[in-house]
Amino acid sequence: MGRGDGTGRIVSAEGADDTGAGILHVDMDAFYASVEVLDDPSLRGKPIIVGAPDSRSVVSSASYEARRFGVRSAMPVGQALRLCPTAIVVLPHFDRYLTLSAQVMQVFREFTPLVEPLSIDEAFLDVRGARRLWGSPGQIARLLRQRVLDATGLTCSVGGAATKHVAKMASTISKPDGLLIVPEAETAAFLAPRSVRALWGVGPKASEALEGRGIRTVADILDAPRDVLDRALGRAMGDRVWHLARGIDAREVDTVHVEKSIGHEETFHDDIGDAAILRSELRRLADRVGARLRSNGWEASTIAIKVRFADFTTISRSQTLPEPTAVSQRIGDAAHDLFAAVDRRLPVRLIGVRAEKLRPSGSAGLTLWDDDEDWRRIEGALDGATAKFGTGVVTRATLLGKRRGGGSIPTSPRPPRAD
DNA sequence: TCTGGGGTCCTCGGGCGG
DNA sequence: TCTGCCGCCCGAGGACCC
Repeated sequence: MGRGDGTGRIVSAEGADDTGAGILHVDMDAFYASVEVLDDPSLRGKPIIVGAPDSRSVVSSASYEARRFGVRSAMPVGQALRLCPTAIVVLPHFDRYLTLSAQVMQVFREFTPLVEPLSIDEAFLDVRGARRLWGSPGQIARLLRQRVLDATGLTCSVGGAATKHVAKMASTISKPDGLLIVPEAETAAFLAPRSVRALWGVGPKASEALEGRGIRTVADILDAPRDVLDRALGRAMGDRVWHLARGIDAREVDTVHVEKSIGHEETFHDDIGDAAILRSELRRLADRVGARLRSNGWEASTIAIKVRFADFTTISRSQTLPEPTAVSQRIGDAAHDLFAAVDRRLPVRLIGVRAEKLRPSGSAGLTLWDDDEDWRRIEGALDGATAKFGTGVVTRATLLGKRRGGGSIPTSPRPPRAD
C-alpha cells in the first residue's frame, strides 16, 4: 500500500501492487483556497480562509497553512481568526471555481467516460476498462494527477481501490497531493485499524452512538453483533456500516445524476421579526427556485419551507400541490401559506424555499408504475433520444437516469389492491 | 465559539384504504 | 357495520456530506 514520504502525506510507491483497484476517487486539495492562490500567487504559502468576513459567515475552504492552526471548513470565520489571527480572509469566487472544476472533470474524461462527479471538486472514476489505453490503475492515477496539474496548476489527491467507499477513504488519507492505492486483497487490512468516524456516512452522532458501546474501530465493528449495530444506528445505517466495514460496497460509478430537489435559503445578517419582510424574502427565494426549475425543464409537486429561529431551532413545513408547477407565483403562494401556519415566537435567522418531487415539465399524462414491468415498457418505447407518453416527451437520459437512481419518473400510485 | 448553503437519505408517526 | 392489522404515503425532523 502506501508509505509516508516525510511530509505527512502518503504516496504509493511506483509499481506497487494495484491489483483489483480499478475505482479511483479524485479529490482536489483545498480546492477554493488553492484556486485563490493560483489567481494571486502572493498568497502562496500563507494561511488563507475563503469566506465572507461578516459575523455569520463560515469557512468555505482553508489552505493547509491555516489548517495547521486548527482551522476547518464550516467553522465560523470569527472562530477561525481567533485560532489563526494571521490568516488572510478571501471572498469566494464561485464562477471561477466552476470554470476550473469543468476543466478538471474534462481531464478525468480523457481517461474514462465513467466519471461520477460527487461535488465541485471530487469525482469517482471507473478505470477498469482503461488498462489497454492507459495502463494499470496505479499508472492511470499518476498520469491523471500530472495531467490535472499541467492543465490547471492545481494538485489533487487520488485513492484507488476495489470499491468506491475504500477509494474515498484512501484519497482522504493520502491528502494533500497524495496517492494511495489499496489492492483488493489488502482491503480488510486497510480498513481494520481505521476509526469508525472514517467510514463514509458516520458522523459525530453515529460515532458517539458506536463509541458508547465500545465500538471505536472498524475491527470492533467486525466483532460486533448485527443487532448491536442496528440498535445503535437504526436498521438502514446499521446494515450499511456492517457491509462497509467488510469492504462490501456494491455501488457502481454512476455517470447520470438526477436532481431530487432544488432549493434556496438565506441567513440574515440580523434576525428578522417583521412578517412583511419575511414574506417578501420568501417571494424572492421562490422566484429563484422557479427560475431554476424552468431553466432545467422541471416542475415540482411539493413545496417546502425552512425557518430557523434566533435560538437556532429549525422547523420545516411542506405541502403537496394539486398540480406540479414551475411557476414562481404558485411556489411563492404555497410558501406564504406554509409560513402563515408557523408559530413564530422568536425572530427569524434563516429562511428557505425548496421544490421537491421533481419531474420533467410537460410530462402530464404519463401513467407509469414504478416497477420492473413498467420499466421494460418504458425502455421498449424509447426511440432514439426521447420517448413519447401521453402528451409528454421524456428524454432517454432522464428515463434511464431515473431508473438507475431509483427515483420515480412521473409515476402514478399503484391502483389500490383488490382486497 | 456560535454555528452557510446546497443537497441526500433515513426514521418516525399519523392518516388512510383494503 | 365495525375493528384490527397491514402496507403505503406523506410530513417533519435529524444526520450527514461537501
